[in-house]
Amino acid sequence: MVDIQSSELDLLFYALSDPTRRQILSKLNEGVSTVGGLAGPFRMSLAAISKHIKILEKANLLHRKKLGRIHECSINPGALKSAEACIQFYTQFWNEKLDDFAEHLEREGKTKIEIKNRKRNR
Amino acid sequence: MVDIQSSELDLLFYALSDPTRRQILSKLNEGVSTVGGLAGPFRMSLAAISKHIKILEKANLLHRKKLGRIHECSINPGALKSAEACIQFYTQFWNEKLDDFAEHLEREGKTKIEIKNRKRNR
DNA sequence: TAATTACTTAACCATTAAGTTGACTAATTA
DNA sequence: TAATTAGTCAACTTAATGGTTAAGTAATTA
Repeated sequence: MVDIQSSELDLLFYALSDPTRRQILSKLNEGVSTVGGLAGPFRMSLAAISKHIKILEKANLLHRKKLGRIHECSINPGALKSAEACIQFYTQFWNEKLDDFAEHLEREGKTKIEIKNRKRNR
Repeated sequence: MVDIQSSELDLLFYALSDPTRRQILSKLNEGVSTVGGLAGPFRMSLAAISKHIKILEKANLLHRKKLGRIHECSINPGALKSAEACIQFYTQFWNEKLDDFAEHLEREGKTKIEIKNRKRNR
């Protein structure tokens, strides 16, 4: 089960709640980049991007490797697994509810229903 | 593909970034509840919980049904799908990278590797 | 009708966030 | 060595967050 209290999740979801930071992650999905490289497309200052990167780093979503004066940033998807698990905890429960409801209807002798657009990998 | 700029995601991830709000969602996973019922286990004021509920509602994670003076709250997992998709956009890309790397090693005639703890449902 | 219950809203406070600019450090290049 | 480059850090402003209490509203109960 997911630890609902985890402050790791606080940092994670908080980091993901900003569009600039999601854009940075998106860019890192295309490959590694430097701080300046990541700052490129944005109109805000380098210092601002530097702060965003630190937040992503703290959330364990980004890894930094110092090569001389250049900081090579890469995405670190490990932390995303926690977020995914947390979200799936809620959606999975909902899927179970739907299954229960379908079973209930069946027991009641009502029309058999088919629920679409939903994973059934229990 | 996921819209990285979406302000819907801002609201969603922001709503999920607070432990109190995640606890409320967790409780709603066990069934519907009133505002007062949700506030019960917390030491903070009802007004504070009321605010949290409004944030969850705005993020489309919670649905409210007014029955007289009672507000019946239920979890609305639809919005979670967006968050899940967004996260899977990143993790999936990472999985592809690993696959590419594995293929690269194979092409190079190196030892065949097996990557564990990872979904391979491409 | 009066009191209570279930909530929301408003006003407030302390803390944090996101951005700025300017000064700083350390690595590289001329 | 001097200048430039890559990035951080500190100080500051403005706005938003998360909590409080007190007052207000509408539904229910006595």
